[in-house]
Amino acid sequence: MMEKTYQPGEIEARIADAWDDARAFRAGAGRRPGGESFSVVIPPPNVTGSLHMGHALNNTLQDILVRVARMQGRDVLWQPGMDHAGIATQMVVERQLMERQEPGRREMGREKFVERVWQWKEESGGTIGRQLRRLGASCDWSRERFTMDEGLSRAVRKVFVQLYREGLIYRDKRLVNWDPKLLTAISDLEVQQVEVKGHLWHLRYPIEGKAFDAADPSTYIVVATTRPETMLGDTAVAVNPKDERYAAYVAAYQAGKPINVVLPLVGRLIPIVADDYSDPEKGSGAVKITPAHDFNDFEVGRRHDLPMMNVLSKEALILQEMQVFDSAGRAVDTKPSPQEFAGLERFAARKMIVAALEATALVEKIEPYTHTVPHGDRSGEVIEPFLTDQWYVDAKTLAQPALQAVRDGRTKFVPQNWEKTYFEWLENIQPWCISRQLWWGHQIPAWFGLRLPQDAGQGLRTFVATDEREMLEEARAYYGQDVEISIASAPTPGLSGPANRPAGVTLYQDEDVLDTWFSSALWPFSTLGWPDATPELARYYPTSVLVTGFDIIFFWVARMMMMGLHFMPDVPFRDVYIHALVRDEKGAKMSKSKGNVIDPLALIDELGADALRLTLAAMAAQGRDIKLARSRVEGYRNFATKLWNACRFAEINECTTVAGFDPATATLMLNRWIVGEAEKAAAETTAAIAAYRFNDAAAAVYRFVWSVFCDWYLELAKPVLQGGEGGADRDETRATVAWARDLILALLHPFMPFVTEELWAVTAPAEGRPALLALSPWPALGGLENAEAEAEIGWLVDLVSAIRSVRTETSVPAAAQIPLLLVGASAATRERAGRYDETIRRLARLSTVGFADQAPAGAVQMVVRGEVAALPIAEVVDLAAERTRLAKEIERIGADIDKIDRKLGNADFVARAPEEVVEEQQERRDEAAARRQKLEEALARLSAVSA
RNA sequence: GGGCGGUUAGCUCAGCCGGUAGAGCAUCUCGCUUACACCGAGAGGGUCGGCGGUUCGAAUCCGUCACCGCCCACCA
Repeated sequence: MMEKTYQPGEIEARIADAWDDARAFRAGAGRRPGGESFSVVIPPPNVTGSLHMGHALNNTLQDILVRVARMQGRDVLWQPGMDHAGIATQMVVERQLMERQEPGRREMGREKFVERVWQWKEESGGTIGRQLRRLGASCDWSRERFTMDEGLSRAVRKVFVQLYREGLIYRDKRLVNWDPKLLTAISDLEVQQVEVKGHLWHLRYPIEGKAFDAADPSTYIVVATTRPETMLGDTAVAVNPKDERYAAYVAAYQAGKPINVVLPLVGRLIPIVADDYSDPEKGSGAVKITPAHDFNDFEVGRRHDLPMMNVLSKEALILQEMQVFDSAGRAVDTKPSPQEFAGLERFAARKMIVAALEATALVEKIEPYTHTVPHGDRSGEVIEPFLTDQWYVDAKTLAQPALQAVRDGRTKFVPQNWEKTYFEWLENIQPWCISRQLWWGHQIPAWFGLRLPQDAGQGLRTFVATDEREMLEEARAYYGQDVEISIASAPTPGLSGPANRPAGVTLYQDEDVLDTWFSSALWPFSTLGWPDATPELARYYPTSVLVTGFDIIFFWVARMMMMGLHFMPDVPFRDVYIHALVRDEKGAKMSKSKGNVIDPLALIDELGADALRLTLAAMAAQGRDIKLARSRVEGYRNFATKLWNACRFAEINECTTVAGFDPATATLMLNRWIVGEAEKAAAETTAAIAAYRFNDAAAAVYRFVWSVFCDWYLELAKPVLQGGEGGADRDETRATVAWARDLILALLHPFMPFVTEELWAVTAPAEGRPALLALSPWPALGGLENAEAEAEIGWLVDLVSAIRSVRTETSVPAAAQIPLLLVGASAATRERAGRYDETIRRLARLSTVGFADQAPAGAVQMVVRGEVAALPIAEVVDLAAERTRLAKEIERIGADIDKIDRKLGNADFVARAPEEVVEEQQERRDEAAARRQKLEEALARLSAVSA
C-alpha cells in the first residue's frame, strides 16, 4: 500500500542506487537497434566545487536531454568529470595548510605540495559528483575524467607540442595582467574592471635646459596620471601631433631632435614624443609614457622604440634597481631607483612620491577622479601590468575556423543571438596567455638549455616535447650524441650565454603550468581517449549538444571550438544551448557575500530533487534569467504529490498495466478521449524538448497531468471504475488508466526521475514492461486523436463547468442537490445525458438530469454548446441577482459581437484577410449571436415570472 | 564608446514567424465527496512601459524615448 504523500527523502537514495546497480547510465545502455549516438560532455565543475543553483540548472537541463535520448533508444553517453581548477584549488590547499599551521607551499617545495594537493583531491575533491548524483544526473559515472588524469595530461602535452611546432604557441616578453597577490599572470578574461574612486594627479615635468619655475608654464609640461608611482619608470611624454599647444615639441620630435623633460625625483632625461594615442581632450593633453606598466604605453613604447623600465617586483614593491629592456623586450641594463622608495609597496610608494613632488611644487593639482581599475577575479587584488616572459596561443589564427563553423551553421547557438557575442569576441581576440606561475596544473612541456656557440638565436635554447625521453632525443640532436645531458629541477643561477662546456649540459623544465582552460578546451575529445583512436571517440565525437551558461562562452565554448576544429576533423558539438543565470527572487545575482544564496541541496532535502528540477525546467525560458522563488518549488513539490496520489488512485482501483494493451482499441468515448489527449501532450512535450524549449515541455506535461488527467479523466472514470458493475467497460477503463499513467510516468521521467522511477516500480510491474523506467521507451504515438470523443467529452466538461459556475454565481449551497433540465435537447445530447447520467450528477451535484421542451418559469438557465440547460430552482435563487448575471453576460457577448461586426463590416478586412480568418470570425459571430439569443430568451422568461 | 536583453494580472514569468491576453504563486468565496487540504469547485484582477509608424488588424513587426539589467572595450 502506497503512502498518502510522497516522501522524496527516503526514496531518492534508493532509486539512485537502483540505477547504479543496473548500470543504467553506462554509455550505450538502453540503446535499441538503429539508435544513433547522442553525447554530451558535462561542463566540468571545479574539483573544489560544491553544487550551487547554476550547477543544478545546468545539469537538470542536460539530464532532461540525455534521459529523453536514452528512452528514445539512442546510443547515449553523458560524459562526467571535473576540472583541476589551478588557482582555486591551490588556494584551497594553501588555506588549509595555514589553518592547520603547517608549513606553507614554499617551505614545502613543489613536489611535496603537489602531492599534498592530490591527497586533498582524493579526500575532498569528489563532493560535487555525489551532489550531482543527488540531483539525479544520469552521467556515466564509470567514465568520470579529471583534467589532470594521465590520459588527459597526455592530450594536453600533445596539443601543446603540436601547436608549438606549428608556430601557434610561442613564448613572448610582453605585458601581462599580473596578480601581485597570487604571483601569477592571468588572462584578460580573468580580469574584472571595477569602478573605484581615485584621484587624477597633474604633475609638472620640467623641460630640459630651462630653470623650473612654477609660475612660468613654458618651463614645464603638465602630465595627468592616476598612477603617480609609475612615474619612476616613465620613458617619454607623449603629445598629440595635431595639438597646437605642443606644436613646438611635435616639430622638434618630427625633426628627430625631441625636446626632453627631466623626470622628477629620478633626474633621467626623457623625450617628448608625438603620438596619436595622446588625446588632447583628456587631462592636459600630454601623457606620461610608462611602457612597462601600462598596456597603452607599452604600444606607444614599441612605436617609438622607447626603453621599458620595470619599476616593480613581482610582489608589486618598488625595485632597488629598475630593470631596463629595449622595445623588443631584451634586458639591456639596470638603473638605480631613488632609494627612499625602494622596497615600498606600490600604494605606499604612491603617497610618498606625491608628497615628494608636492614638496617641490611639481604637483599642479589633484582632482577627485572615478575610473575603472582592473582586479583579479580570484584574488580581488589590483592587477599590475607586468613585463614577463609568458607562453601565448595565437588565438587569432585558431579563431578563424571557429568563426567559420558557426557562420556555416555546423555549430548552432540556441538561442541564436549568442552567436553575435561569440563572433564579436573571436573577431577581436587577443593572444591568449596560457602560462601560470602556479604549481597545481599541467607543467609546461618545455625545457631550456644554453645555446651552442654557433647558434645565432636569442636567449636560451628551448626544447618542447611531449615527454622527457622525446625531449632528450631532441636535445641530443642539438648538442650531439656524446654530450652528457642532465636535468635540473630549477634554473641554475647565471644560466645565460652560450654553452661553453658542450661536454655536459644542464637543462631545466619550464616551471610554469598551463591555464586551466587550456585543458578544458580539449574536454570534448580528451575525455574520449584522444590522442588514441578509441571506439568512443569514433562513436561520440562530435558531441550532440553542449549545455552551458553564457558567462562561459569565451572561457570555454570558444576555446573548445578552436581546439576541436584544429585537432579533430569536426566541430566539438552540433548545438550549444546557452541558458540563463539563476538569480534570487529579486533578480540579484546569488553570492555568498550578499547572503542570498539558495542552496540547492537544502531544497532537495526539503522538497525533493524532482521538485527542484521541474521548477528549473519550467522556468528555463530561453534568453531570460531565472529568478528563483521558494514558493515556486513548493508548487512543483505539490505536483509530485498530486502525481503520487493519482497513481495511488489507480492502484486502489486495480488499474494495472495490461501487457500489449493497444490504446487504439479503446471503445468507450471517455477512454478514446484521454488516449487522444495523451497523444497530443506527448507530441507537444517531445517537440518542445527537441527545440530546447524546456519551459514549454514542462508546462505541457504539467497541464496534461493535472488539468486533464487528474481533474477530468479520473473524475469522469470514477463511475465506471467504482460503479460495481464490472464487465468489459471497467476492464477497458482500468487498462486505459494504467496505460495513461505509464505514459505520464515516461513523459515526466526526464523532469522528475526519482518519483517516476519509484512509481514505475510500485505500480505492479506487468510482464513485458521494462524493469527500469529510465530505460523504457519514450512515448511515440500516432492516430489516437478522435474528433467524436473530443466532441462528446468536451460537451460533458462544458456542461459540468457551466453548472458549477452558475451554482456559485447564484449562491446555490454547495451541498444542495438540485435537478437539471436539458431544454430542447438534440438526440445526441439525450443519448450523452443518459450515458453520463451518474457522472454529471456526481460532478455537478445534481439530484436528477431530465429533459424539457421549455425551461420552466424562473429557472436559472445557461447555454452549453448551443443548447440550453436549466436549473429549476427559482425558490433557492435570488431572481434579481440572476437577472443581473444574465444581463451582464448578454452585455459581454454583445461587446464581442460588436467587435466582430466592426471587423466584418470593414471591406478591407474581408478583402485582404485570409479566407479562413474571415470565416472564423463569421463562425464566431454566428455562435455568439445564437448564444445571445438563448440568453435573451432566458432573461425574458425570468422577467416574465417576476413581473 | 560598442553590443545584448528586459519593461504583460499584487508577485514571478509564459505568449512575440500579427488574427478571441495565459500559467504558477498570492487574494476572495465555497467545500457534500476516502486518490490527493502539498486537495477540490468557483471568482476577482491586465488600455501587454510611453509615443509614433507599417497593416484590414499589433502584446507580437519597425522607429523613437524612458527606466532597469548584463556583456565587451576604454578611461591621462
